[in-house]
Amino acid sequence: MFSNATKYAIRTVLLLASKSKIKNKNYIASDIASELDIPQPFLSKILQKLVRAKIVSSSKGRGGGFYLTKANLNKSLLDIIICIEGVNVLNECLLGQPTCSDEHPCPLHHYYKDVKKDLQKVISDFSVENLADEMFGVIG
Amino acid sequence: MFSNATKYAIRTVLLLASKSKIKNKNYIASDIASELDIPQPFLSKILQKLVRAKIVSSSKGRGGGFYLTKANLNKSLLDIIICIEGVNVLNECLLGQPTCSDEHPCPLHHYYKDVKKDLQKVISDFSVENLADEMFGVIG
DNA sequence: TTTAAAGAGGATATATTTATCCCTTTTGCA
DNA sequence: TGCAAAAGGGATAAATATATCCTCTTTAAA
Repeated sequence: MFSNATKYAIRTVLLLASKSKIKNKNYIASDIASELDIPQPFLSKILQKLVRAKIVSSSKGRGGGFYLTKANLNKSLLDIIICIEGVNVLNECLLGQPTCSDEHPCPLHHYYKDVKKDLQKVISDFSVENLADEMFGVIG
Repeated sequence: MFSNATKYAIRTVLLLASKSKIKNKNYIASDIASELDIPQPFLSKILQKLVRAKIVSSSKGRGGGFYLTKANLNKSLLDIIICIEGVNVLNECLLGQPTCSDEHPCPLHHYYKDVKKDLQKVISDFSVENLADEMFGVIG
């Protein structure tokens, strides 16, 4: 479904979000990597992309690390997906046909249509903060 | 979602299925490739896998090609997916966490759960023949 | 003001996926 | 019986994704 990079990115942002709920703590890349079991140098590349896209914030130098601002917490999963994948992979045709629509459907279009709508809703309606809250039982 | 190989495989099998509804015609690899716009040598490799898995039938030599028997028509999309991907990618955790269940859910588990069930239903309940029929308006 | 911790980022290595090439085997047909 | 059409399959190439390495810059603290 997603590339490893995107999975790592989502898990990383949600980790930072949940931690920011506890206390204002910077997380250094190596700690995130070991906590989420992600190769550290690869994670660093992903974090660089997330920082450039203003999905994650960072501070350099001793005592630095990664954290989320209020603005960062309002980002959606869709923002993360597009940042890493370049496109919204969840919006593509299941069979990879360039033109797949109600008018020119692929064989699975009819079945996948509603499923896709549900997925779209989750990844674009919920903010990183919503999801982090939920992980801590604030909502659900 | 799926690899190119799997997308190609599904489209190929459904093409063969729909053609087998018209007349008993062998399709040669190069014709399938140009009709579906798939690199021919790559498609040949995929067809080899499908033949070995008894999802597609073939006859060698002049006048040969690929076709579906009655038994082939009863295969499901799940059979094709597992043949090419090795596993059912639609059954995996969205975030790639090895243990993702109702007891130990990933942050998206709750939302993805029902979606996954719908997808599972489509790919395992419907046979290649069902889908081909539908493409030709026999059912829907 | 020196030092060590931390991110930034370019260059490189490895693995996997995708795609191609070439030769062999099979088989219908002239 | 020989030729050409077709799949089978091993070896290789190219592209992409994944992962690592090394150096630079920034910055807090000793």
